[in-house]
Amino acid sequence: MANIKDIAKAAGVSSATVSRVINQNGYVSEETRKKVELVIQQLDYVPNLNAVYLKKGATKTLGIVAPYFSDSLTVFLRGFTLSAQKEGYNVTLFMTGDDKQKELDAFEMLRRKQLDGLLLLIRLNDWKQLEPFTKYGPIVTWQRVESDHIPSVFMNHYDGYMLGLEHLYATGCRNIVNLYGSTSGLNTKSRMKAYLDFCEKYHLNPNLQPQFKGLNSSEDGEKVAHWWKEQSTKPDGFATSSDAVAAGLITEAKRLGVRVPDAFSVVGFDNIEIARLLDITTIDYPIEKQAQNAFTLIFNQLTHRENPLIPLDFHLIKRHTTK
Amino acid sequence: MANIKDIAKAAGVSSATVSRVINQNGYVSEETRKKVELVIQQLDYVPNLNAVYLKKGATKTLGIVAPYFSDSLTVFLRGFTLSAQKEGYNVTLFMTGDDKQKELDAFEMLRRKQLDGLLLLIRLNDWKQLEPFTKYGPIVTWQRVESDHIPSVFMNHYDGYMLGLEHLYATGCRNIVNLYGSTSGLNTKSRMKAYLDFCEKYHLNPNLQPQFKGLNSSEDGEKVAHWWKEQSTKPDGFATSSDAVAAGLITEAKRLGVRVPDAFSVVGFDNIEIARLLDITTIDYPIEKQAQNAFTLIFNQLTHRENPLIPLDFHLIKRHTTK
DNA sequence: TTGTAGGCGTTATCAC
DNA sequence: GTGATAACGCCTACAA
Repeated sequence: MANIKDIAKAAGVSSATVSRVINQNGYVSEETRKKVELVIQQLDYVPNLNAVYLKKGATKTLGIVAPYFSDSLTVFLRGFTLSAQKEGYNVTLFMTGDDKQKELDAFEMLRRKQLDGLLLLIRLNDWKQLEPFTKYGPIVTWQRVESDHIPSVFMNHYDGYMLGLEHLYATGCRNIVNLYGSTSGLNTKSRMKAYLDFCEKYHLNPNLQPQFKGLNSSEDGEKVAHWWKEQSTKPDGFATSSDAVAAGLITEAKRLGVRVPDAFSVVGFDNIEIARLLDITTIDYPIEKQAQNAFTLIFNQLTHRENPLIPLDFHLIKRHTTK
Repeated sequence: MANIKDIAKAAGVSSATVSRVINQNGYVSEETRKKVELVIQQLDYVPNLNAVYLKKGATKTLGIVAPYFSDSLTVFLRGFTLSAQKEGYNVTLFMTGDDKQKELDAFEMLRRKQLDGLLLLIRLNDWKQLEPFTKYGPIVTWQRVESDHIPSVFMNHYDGYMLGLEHLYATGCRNIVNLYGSTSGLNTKSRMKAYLDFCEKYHLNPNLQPQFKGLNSSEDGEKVAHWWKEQSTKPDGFATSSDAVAAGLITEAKRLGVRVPDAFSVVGFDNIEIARLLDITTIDYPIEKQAQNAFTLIFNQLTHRENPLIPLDFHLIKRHTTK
């Protein structure tokens, strides 16, 4: 593989001149430029990026870290990658499984100058472990974080969830069951708070029904359909934390001969493809915009700009799983 | 940021010794090792990977290239990334949209030593454009390729599609419509060949129904439901090229009050989550295993091994959209 | 067991 | 306009 010196030699100039030609800065006479470009063509030369990166101290590469990739994470991933590529950044994926060490490895890459910035979608380690890495480059999170040092594109799920609860109430539900997701983040806490406030507002008893937590997949939703069938005093509405759970609940109910929304109403969350397909009433959650904002936050830090963020709002998508 | 010389100075040794400690090769006395490790701790030192890569001429990073990320591509992405990470490789994502130049950019990264190998999921450029890059590192494709130089984890869709057709026939369908996907690759050609052979075998007229090509999304499937409703002599079976299309067809049919499989049968393809959720009879397509094989092919080339590949087979998953 | 020094391939600061 | 040359930070013969 030819290097810059080979080009210089073959063109009868110094490597400094070749570098100027490549990077199009500094003065080069038209004549020598032509000559150098010709040689570059002939020798099929291309600069070694590792050398460039070493010299420049940056790689134009961002990392994106998550334990797995669900539907909504994929949407985020897509939006972020597209934004990044638009500005000339590549994106490296770190799938951490449930391995905390893998997450730390990704952060190490930032420290080791392999990554210019990092997007953390779902966190595994404590913030105390991760926070020290902020000094090596911009880090942005999706989930909310108790620290002021780390910017986040987090949206308070309290508002979105409340939208769903209000809709259930408005359509006649008085005996609502919540299907919460993972309890490790703050979203479930926000949702529980929303539910309590909701109950207080309408003088409902919040302890009428058991708590369901940690539901994530459509399989989880399917189990709930069976649970519902066994109850003597049946709930008339389900508020969920994801469209996948809602989808599982609805499809399994159908298999059991239970009609939605006649028997009960369901509100999903996220507004992903499956919700549209199954006509699930859900809460639209502008993940794509969050992803763009996430990139903007990193980009601004990296380039000392102040590009504006896109404003974010939840809103209800009324479909056919509520009355 | 401390570098190796700072460590050397602080520990009162040479940078060569520090390097030996870091890489655990060469002889270092227990005493100096301890001393050096202590200093590394104290100065919070970690080697700059760009320098390491420059020196070593490899980055332990693989690229994965695709225009977009659909459900099945995401499955592939996941499998590949997990396999790669298991062997210490990172994976960089190149989302090319429909921009041929972006695809070439990714291949350039291979040439520029930023990538040790490349997985190409869906191709945009002609092979003639891409083939020259094989000399810069291992390249593996998902789609079949007319060239012998490029290994592929391609599976001949003829077999899988035939499985679906045979099943439709066995369950009584005699008037089958094919919902083919993109015509740019070879898969659709294989499927069309399968259909012709199928018709010949059972003495069916292959031109009884119009051709549907280029269907990919659930929206496309939905449109077919409307088409079906308008026909006077209605087909009794649909063979599709993706679960998404099948899902759209089925859900829209339901909205139109058409019962599946009473009115017609549907066979999906891929066996992704949505097929399970909607009880779609489909063809299982071991994408995850293909992804693992893809990594193995690259890994073998990179390390001159001969790790075995996982054998791949299609099989029919009978659910409730066929009789 | 340790140190010296050259080289990996660029970029950028000086001179000229 | 162009050319030396010193970094960037690390690894690794080869010496000692």
